[in-house]
Amino acid sequence: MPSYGTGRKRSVEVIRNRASETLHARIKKRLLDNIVGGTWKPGAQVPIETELAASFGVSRMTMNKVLTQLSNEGYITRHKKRGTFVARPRSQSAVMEIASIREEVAALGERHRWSLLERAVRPLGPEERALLNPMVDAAADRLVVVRGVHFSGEVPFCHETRAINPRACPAALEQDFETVEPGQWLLDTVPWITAQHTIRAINASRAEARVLALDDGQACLEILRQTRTSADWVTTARLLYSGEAHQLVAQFGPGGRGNAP
Amino acid sequence: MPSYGTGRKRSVEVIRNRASETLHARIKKRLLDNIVGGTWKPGAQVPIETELAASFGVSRMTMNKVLTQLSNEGYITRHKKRGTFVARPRSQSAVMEIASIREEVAALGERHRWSLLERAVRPLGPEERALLNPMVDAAADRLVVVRGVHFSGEVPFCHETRAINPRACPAALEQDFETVEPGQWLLDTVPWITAQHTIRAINASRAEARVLALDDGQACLEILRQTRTSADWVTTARLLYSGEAHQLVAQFGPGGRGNAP
DNA sequence: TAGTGGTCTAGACCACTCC
DNA sequence: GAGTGGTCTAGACCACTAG
Repeated sequence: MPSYGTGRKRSVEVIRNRASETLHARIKKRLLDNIVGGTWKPGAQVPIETELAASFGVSRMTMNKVLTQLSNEGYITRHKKRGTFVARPRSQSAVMEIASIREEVAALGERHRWSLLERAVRPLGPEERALLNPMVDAAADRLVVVRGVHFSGEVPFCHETRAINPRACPAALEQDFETVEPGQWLLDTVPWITAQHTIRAINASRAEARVLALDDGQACLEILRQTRTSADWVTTARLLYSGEAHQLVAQFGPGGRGNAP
Repeated sequence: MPSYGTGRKRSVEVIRNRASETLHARIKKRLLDNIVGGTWKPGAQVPIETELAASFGVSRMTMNKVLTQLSNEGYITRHKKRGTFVARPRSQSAVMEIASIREEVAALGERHRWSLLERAVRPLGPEERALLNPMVDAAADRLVVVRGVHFSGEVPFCHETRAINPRACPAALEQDFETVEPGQWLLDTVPWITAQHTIRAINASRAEARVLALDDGQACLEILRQTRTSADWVTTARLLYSGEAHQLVAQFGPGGRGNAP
């Protein structure tokens, strides 16, 4: 049990036990539980540095290290004099600009429209399972399945096929997705998700070409987005972007983290 | 001019002047100059923490903060007892697995082969300029232009078109690229580059389809990789991956930096 | 065993911004 | 004006590993 300097005696929180993990790592996990678990809602104020330090029985420098890390990773925002707040999750990432389809279309000056094709609670069919290739346990027979098309102005440009895990997001069972786009709705409803993207180029099938008003065999960008919280998978979506009109931009530095110098 | 605690008097380095930027930010820049500028070669040992701290006239904690940041960003690696070393640049990123084509093919158990189609020192033609859409100043009339095909076993799978800036990399003028793949060679020769990727799906033109042994109009993944050091652009490459065989994987967390929780 | 990085503390000053 | 985060210091102990 490490105890540095003139370590405090008063046991304020049981955080100094079980060694083999650094103090700030353990404290960070505790705070992350509050943030990701939803105990601290997005926008809520976090106790001030000195208070947190006291409550965990650590020095302010140590607490500052934890909070600085959380801030760098985007979980909280900090302002002098005002305090520390739980961040509002942003739509994916500045590194990979594909983000919310709504924002993407708005940036082009066009009006975005979502058109629902199907909304059901059922297991996946065999083709859908092949498309989504999800971490979905094969036994999952109650999924919220959503299909629809995104329009930019009057032009269809993205066909979406999505499965939502009702265990991770029960609210999806009561949402009809008639007018709300499932991607944005999920971002607002289930914060703190992590997404993995797989990107391919494929030729549009006849059915897909019809939906997107393309010629048969036109090249499309297929993005498979698998989304999870730290605990469970939330949703798997296949976004098929029409033709050469859409592109992805990603920037990377030397490290392996995606940070530019 | 900030001077905290019992600040030292002995002027060891002129680093404590010009305020309005934090101490460790200025020190970090100095070290980065050495690393990126090539004064400290990849693999070389960096002075130990206490030495650096003394030479800049700062406390060890402050120096540690700088070194920890550089380590997190991938510029250096640190080992207890052994010391701190300038990192060897890795092939792009663990976030975005496309990396060196050589490694990619090797991972599939196939033999990689590079076949040169053209190597010249000349300005870009109009089509090439359209393809590469580079930050290349239009006036650049002495570029190293390389075209070739990557094979996996006996199957061609990637057509590469590349321009290299001889100002940023004079060694390219003396390299014939007959047997060495330009991407890997550049990584080994010009360390500490940053790359921006743009990804699209396009239909292969007739000429491209012939090179890649595809049918006309087959969907291909086009990756435009623009690479630069902090000072200048180094190379622009267009990699055309054949068909549905290749895909990209990228993972993102909430923050906007590309870090998973 | 000793060198090196990793972590922690208590105390201090500074700068920003809301009141 | 005063609360809050941002930064810096000097000193200390610990853990890992090369020799």
